[in-house]
Amino acid sequence: MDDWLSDLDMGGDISFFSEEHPNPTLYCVANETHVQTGAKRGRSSWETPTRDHIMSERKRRQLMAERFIALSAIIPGLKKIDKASVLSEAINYVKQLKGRIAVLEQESSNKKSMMIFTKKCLQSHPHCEKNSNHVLPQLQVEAIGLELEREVLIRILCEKPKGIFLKLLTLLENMHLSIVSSNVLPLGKNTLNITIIAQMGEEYNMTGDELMSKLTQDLFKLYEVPQ
Amino acid sequence: MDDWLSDLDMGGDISFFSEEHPNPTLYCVANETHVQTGAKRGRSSWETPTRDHIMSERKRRQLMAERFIALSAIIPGLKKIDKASVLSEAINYVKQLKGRIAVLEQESSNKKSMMIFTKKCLQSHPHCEKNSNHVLPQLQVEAIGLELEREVLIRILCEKPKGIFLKLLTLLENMHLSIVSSNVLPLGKNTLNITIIAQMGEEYNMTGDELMSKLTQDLFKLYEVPQ
DNA sequence: GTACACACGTGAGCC
DNA sequence: TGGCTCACGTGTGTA
Repeated sequence: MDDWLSDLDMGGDISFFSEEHPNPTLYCVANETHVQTGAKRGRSSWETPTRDHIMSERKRRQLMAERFIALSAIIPGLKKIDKASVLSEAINYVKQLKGRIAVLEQESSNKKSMMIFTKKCLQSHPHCEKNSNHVLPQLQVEAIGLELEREVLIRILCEKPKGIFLKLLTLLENMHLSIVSSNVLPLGKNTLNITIIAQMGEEYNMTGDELMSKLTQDLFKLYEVPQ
Repeated sequence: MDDWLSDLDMGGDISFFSEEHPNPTLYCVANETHVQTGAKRGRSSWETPTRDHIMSERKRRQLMAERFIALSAIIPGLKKIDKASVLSEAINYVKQLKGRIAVLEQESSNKKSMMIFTKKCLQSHPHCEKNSNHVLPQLQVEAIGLELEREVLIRILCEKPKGIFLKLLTLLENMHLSIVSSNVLPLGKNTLNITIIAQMGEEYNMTGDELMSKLTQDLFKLYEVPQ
């Protein structure tokens, strides 16, 4: 078959109306066609409109050929390189990529909905957890409260979301928890460890469940995870 | 411009050599071309080889046109529908899809490489084991490691012992963990929340179990609690 | 020899 | 009107 990929750069492709004709074969072919048509019409086909037409059509073909080459270049595992195959492979490849994206997005979505939070109430339960390897949750909230001092330790391990710290503080404010001290440490590239110690208002009593419920409810909204 | 998308199904496209000619215009055009060429050659171009050639070429064009339509069908937001644009948009779209996949795979990879070892060990007061539900443990150690970044988050909640922070840092040093950042927050009067992020030395590999084992072993000695 | 893929020039349709 | 795209038949090279 013709190697249309390399034909692009052949001199004959553009030398039809140039001064020299580096590719005699192609020149002759083109010239023959021209003469034939000219004879039929009884006038020279070298007139400007026809020449422009030929030139623009040639340009259009060249452009398409370039695009074909570019398209075939980004399709991996291309075996047959004829244009029809390139098109068909491109179609398959696009479908394949779409499918892969769908899978990945599904995975990502699953992961988000799989995120569980560690719900620790005001009193921690003293027993050893022997959990071995597992995936880091997107959001992990833990609250430990001291009833006597009415202080709460809140530890949050989460993916870096925009403005979570401010939202967290606002949230605590609304829960009548005043910040005693706080700390934010980055873990890796995408994770934040937030530690907050807050004082519960004297007039507002809250159980650990209530606190955790409110806290997690609003925080998980940031990740659009249904409760 | 010609609507090459709808040209596909036009009768003239395939009726050239059929018995009827449902599209007179196209038929005439084709016939004229044929006669012209035939005259030049001085013989009928209806001979079998030429006809087959024409037919196969026509088939090839039709196939390509179908592929073009199929390709343009799976490219969203296609504005210009000329072939060159379809090709160029297809190229862009493929690149775009590839980019999206790269992002998603990176995310997924991050998540997977974030396989962590979460170890939690709680040691409660020996004298409070019966109603331990309501009492803060004497020592709570938690380590969360990011395998990819070789970073470890260590969270310790403990009664204020003398010099635990220094001992902790020394211990980590001996485990070839270099401190990236740390924070100590007091909770109530008697409790400390220590947060440490440390980097694991490249040459020292440690499993989560090993880390927790060493960490807790030494820390619990501070409280003289038998392992 | 023959089957196929290509580039070409060309006429025509459409803004 | 001119500039654009398209399908067509054709000659040619290659497997």
